[in-house]
Amino acid sequence: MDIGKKLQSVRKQRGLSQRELASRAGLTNGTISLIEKNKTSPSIASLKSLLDAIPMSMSEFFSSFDDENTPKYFFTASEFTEIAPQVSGDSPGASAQVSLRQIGGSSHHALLMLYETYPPESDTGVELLSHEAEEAGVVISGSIEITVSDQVRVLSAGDGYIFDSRLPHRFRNTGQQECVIVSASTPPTF
Amino acid sequence: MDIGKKLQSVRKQRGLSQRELASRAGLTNGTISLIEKNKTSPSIASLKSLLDAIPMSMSEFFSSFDDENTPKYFFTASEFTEIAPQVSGDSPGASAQVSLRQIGGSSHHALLMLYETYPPESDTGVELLSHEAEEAGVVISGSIEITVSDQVRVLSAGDGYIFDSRLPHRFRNTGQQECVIVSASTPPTF
DNA sequence: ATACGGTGTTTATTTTAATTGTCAATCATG
DNA sequence: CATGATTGACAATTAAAATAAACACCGTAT
Repeated sequence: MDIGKKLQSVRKQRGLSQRELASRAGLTNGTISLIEKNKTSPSIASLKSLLDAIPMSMSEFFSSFDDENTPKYFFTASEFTEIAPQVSGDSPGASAQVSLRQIGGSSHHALLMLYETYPPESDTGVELLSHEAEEAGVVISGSIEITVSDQVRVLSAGDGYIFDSRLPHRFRNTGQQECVIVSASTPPTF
Repeated sequence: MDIGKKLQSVRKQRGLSQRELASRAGLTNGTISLIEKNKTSPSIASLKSLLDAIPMSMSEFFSSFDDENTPKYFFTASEFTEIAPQVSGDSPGASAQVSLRQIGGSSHHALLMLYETYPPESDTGVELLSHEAEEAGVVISGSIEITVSDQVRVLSAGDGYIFDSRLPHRFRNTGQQECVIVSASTPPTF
């Protein structure tokens, strides 16, 4: 809720200076400066005075923030946000071509869902998380060699996996074609 | 904008006590009490905290006040508000039976429109305003004797008048039946 | 009865917002 | 260029809101 930015926006839309608006609203230019820089949280009374002078209703002012708290449930593929594979320091074979794209990129959820692309020859290296978490996935296309603890397995399209993230694990595309995996882990890195 | 009443309304709708809501919002019960009794104007930050704890969006909260500032354009006769004839102190013949009813009673307009009823024998006495204003009207029914400055005239239904309010003027119903006048003056008493 | 847990309200203090006056930067004018 | 006017930002003071702690009230259960 960037009140300051929004106020400045509507003020300038009307071509008013801080002093002009202040005069009409019965406040001072300094106050408006502080509000617009979010250095103070105006009282309802003050904000109402300002909006009356513009004029704009309170609900109209705040309506622009409505989608801000509204959870976003759906994402197109292009809206997935690329996240960096967490390099585990001394992983020798780690090739950086692995693509991890998060579904619902921004806000913090209790679930981290990824669209992962493994080119041929790609390798995450050995990963392990220190905190409790569980990780699962389904292979969409291609095939991948997954190592968890002391087990190794090659999964193909349609296969799935699930394991405790604290166990050392590694993903390697040993095939000739790209492998796509959709994975989920809970909770994500907090 | 009765913020306090509205907050209390939404709070009770959720079955929350002031202390419960305060705890969830990270404020104190005393603060909520003061806000609900309109003894303080909460900051946007505070109100946001409260609404988040309810939960309710800012725009939804303020949308209920939207019609409050919406100008009311139409009024039924029963909505006219009776206003007291301004008694000019030493007016000897002033009979108090004159009824002045204002169209659009409440808010301040640039025009004061009145529905005036003069019973037989009624008399406003001599009136005069100190500030610039103009006054006009039309007789709807009955007849009335109007004195402006040094001119006297009896008007009947359909007749009208207009004069500078600073001129001494007087309305007397010298007839046998009630007289109704619709008048307007601008600007009203500011 | 009265002691208890719940409510909302009130008061003194602390914290925060608003004012006041000033500043430097920008811009237009002579 | 110099001047005056206007802009937004800032620091110190004043005004106001938020806190914490007490208060009175109500129902009820010991």
